Amino acid sequence: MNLFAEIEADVRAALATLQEQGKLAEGLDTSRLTVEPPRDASHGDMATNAAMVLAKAAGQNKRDLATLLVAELLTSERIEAAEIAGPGFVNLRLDKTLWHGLVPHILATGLNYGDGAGGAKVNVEYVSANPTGPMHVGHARGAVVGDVLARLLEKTGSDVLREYYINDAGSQVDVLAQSALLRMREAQGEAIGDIPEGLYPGDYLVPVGEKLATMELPDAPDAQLQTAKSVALPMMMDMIRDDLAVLGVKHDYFLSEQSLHDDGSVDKSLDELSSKGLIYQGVLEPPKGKEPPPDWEPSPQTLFKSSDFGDDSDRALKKPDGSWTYFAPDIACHFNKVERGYTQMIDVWGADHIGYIKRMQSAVTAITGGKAQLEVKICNLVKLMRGGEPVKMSKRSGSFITLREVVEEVGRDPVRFMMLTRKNDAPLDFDFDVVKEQSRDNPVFYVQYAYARIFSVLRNATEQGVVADDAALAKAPLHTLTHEAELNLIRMLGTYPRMLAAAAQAREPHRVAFYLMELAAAFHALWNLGKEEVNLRFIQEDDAAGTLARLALIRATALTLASGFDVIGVTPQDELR
RNA sequence: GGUCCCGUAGCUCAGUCGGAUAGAGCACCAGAUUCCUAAUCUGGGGGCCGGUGGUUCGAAUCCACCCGGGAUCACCA
Repeated sequence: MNLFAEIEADVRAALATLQEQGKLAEGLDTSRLTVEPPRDASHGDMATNAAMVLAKAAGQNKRDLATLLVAELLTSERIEAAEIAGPGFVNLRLDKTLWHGLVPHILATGLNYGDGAGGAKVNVEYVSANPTGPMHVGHARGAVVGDVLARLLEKTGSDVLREYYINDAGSQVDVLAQSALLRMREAQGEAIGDIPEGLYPGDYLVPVGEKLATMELPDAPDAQLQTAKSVALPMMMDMIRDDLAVLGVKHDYFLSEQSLHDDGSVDKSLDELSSKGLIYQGVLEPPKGKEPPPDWEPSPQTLFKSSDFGDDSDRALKKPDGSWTYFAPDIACHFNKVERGYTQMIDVWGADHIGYIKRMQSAVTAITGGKAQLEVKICNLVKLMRGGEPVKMSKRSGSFITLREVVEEVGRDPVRFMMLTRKNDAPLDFDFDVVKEQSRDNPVFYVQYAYARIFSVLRNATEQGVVADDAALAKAPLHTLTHEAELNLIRMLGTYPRMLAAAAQAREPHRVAFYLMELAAAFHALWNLGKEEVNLRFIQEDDAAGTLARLALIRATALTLASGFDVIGVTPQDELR
């Protein structure tokens, strides 16, 4: 139930009636019509811009049209008052029973409050980190943003597949295999000294080496490398899956790059583009904006005409020596998704891949003839802070901070929540000190506390002999909720479905976290009102009916919080210690 | 040089599809504990929404140009 959608329907119906009566021109474009909460609550419950949006095309005066609309809207039982304000807004005040009706609706739907339906199939690809080591903290943001985006889309009705593209074919995997073979010699008792430059130094390869040491290896170096790969890759992916599980992130589908080479998908993609005349042999310009590398020399290679689709230049599919570039299997990967029925694809990438967006979108548009589209969400850098200082990390030395370390130190839920406290494309400071604090400064705690506080009230009520189970709350006499602060909280609950729909459409999971903070603030404010005005406390000893109504309200608040927590993958706590 | 992102209060940031007097937290100042967890709340000061034009009934939001910050730019991952 989305009250805003319902009232918008009423407004549209009123406009239609005006048209039937010949008071309003037909065939108007109503796409810009909105019904939204006014910035200032004193303006009413909702406001519509209908008159302003339609007046010009209808050839009517804004205020005249607004007057007609007001008269028509007032015939509805649901609308208590309607008046013209400002430049031509129509401010609406809803019958209070409409707001009150929201509470039992939320009590009945629970975690499903705000669910949408009928969305499309969407493929969300995220993380897709190289299978060469554990997840580090930089991966955490993309993991959370992708996971919450997937949850948000599911919540609003889409059929979502969470995909992980395994880059198991590039030279980084050869390096992995070489590193593992070195660890194998170590496991066999050889003194290997420092790990040479260019190999992966991390301890996490020790178990891989130990496993290799127990095996019979072929003699040929190439064959040894293949064996090392086949052992190391699954172990790396298991480690990555475990790391992601620690964060509560799971994928439905893992697509191997190597498999795209093996089954001819890469060739097939190239053929597809070739048949559209978008492949040619050519020479690329030297890299701009910096000194060309000393070994730069122009040489012909296989190129894709991505500049036909808005990219800055054409892009290489094959290196001059004829081997594939990274771009080619990436195209195959997305073509593969399309062939599996996904015409809506969303990729979540790190900020270092910004320059890659256009060519990938160009390729998707080209290979599908525009039938499928790829959206790319960029996750900017995370800066770890401790004691007011940035935490140093060096991937080269292998001493980077792992995702697991961070989660083990501060907990899964705080990590998830903090990753959503900024727009995904803005840099984010992750401050260990703040995340572990129990105060207003810590948004995770603040929101959790609101939830726990509600349960504390409900426990207290029960102790005082109030029967506040679901059946009792469902029958609460909500008309006793008349105070502005109480109605404000209900209105806030009412915007939840609207917020979800907007966040999903904009692909902006952070809005859910911000909403939860606002809702928590509205609740804390009401709670504290009870200090100054004793008759606003939730539990009133001499007013059983009023108490029940307020408990119903805060129970609905808790359920809405829980629903939002569910979307961002955080577990609500009944009690904080 | 190209491309993308960013520029909003002293600091960190929200700002919904273009809506009314631009918001929150921190910091600062002044308050609220016999009472559902003061782990919280209330009030106050603080703004050229980077700049200039444009579109519009209306612009922090859209467009153009400029200024400042960041990322990225053969191949490589």
